[in-house]
Amino acid sequence: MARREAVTSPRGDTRARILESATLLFGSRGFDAVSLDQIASEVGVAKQTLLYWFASREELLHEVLSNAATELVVIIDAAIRSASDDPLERIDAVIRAVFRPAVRRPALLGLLRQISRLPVDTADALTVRLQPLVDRAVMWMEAEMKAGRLRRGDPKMVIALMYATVVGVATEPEALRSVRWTNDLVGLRRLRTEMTAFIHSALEP
Amino acid sequence: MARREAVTSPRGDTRARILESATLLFGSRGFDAVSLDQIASEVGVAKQTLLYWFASREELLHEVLSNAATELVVIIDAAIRSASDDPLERIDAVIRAVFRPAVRRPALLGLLRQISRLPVDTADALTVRLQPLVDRAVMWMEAEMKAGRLRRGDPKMVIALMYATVVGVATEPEALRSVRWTNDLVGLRRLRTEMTAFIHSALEP
DNA sequence: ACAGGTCTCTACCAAATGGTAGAGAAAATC
DNA sequence: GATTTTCTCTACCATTTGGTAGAGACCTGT
Repeated sequence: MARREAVTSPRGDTRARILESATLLFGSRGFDAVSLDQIASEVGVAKQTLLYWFASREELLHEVLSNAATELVVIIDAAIRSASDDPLERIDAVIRAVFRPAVRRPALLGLLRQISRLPVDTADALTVRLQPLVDRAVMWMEAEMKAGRLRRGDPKMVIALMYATVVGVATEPEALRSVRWTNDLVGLRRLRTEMTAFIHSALEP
Repeated sequence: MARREAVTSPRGDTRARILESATLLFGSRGFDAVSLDQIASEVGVAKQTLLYWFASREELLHEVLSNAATELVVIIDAAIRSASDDPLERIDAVIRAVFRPAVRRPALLGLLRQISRLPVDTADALTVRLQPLVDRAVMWMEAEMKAGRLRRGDPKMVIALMYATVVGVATEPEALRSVRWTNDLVGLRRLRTEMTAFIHSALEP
């Protein structure tokens, strides 16, 4: 019963739907907290359908991470290219670009924050893809520091600190509740404004 | 066999040992990733011994969080009291106080970063205990801003941003590896130095 | 010596987990 | 129209999970 009822999809996108749901669940609840059954029921499909599209849970995870990496790289790349040459403005652009999807799909950055808890080879799916971006950012920041357009310091550490600030604040709405923050339009704007000011101030020469 | 062999403990500290192991495992690998069996084997005791000391897995978790909250409050309170009146110095003291155990026992802050994924009532074990600390910090920062000793801004958001920066950087050694950071004495000193400079710069009037 | 509490164990259990085997419907190919 | 390929399903399975039942060792006070 209820077989093939109202297949919302015109077929062919099952794999994509599985990936999307898995990304959301893995990113928000954590890898170990999400079972194949949960993903399957969320997609509205049998567990075995997942295992048809992905050989194992681990492969599904791998694919999710790989997809997330691509998405992030695209977002950040576009932001860098579209920004002006002024270093602070460029940083602003990247932060805003990362922040926008982060708030609408917190799971995306949520995935990032779990690499420490993954088997090394699986985590590589993410790190290897993001590494070039990090390297470029470090070199760029080093040059800007030398030119006196940014506060001098260890560019690597500064990049890491900015990462921690943005990702931390974007993925921990619970912690923000402690300071009476609310996840609405007003709250978001205020958070973005303050975050930008904070990092500006931290980086100004 | 192997019964009662070399009980390292003089008896009576079983509960404490369970709590310590559970804190470490929950904080580093995540709640859902750690089973009672794993904790038991780590402590060197049968699973049922855990269930003698703690009625259920959930109660164990609750106790772990409650203990962690106490520890954090003590650490931070002491740091605040022992620091001078200069706001930047006081902030430095707190950061350093939080950072020291965070590096030696990353699990402690690791627990904090999981509240979003907990049933609300369980998470409260932590948030309720830390809330007064947060409130005091916000009020204090507001006063210092008004007095012009710190850069003006929304004190609540600034507190949240500092939290995200410190906790993020302290709990994500994996992410730091992307910038060739190494978890040794030299690396730690460099990280602390840069973190302090970053936050100083972000908060200076 | 013994009775009662404290503490840890072995032996189970029902439910949930990731995964296998293979049947059957639908569309594409011949 | 027949056959093959693509896709999703039902029916299982072994393992692991949190938890129960209850026995037995140890200490304590009398």
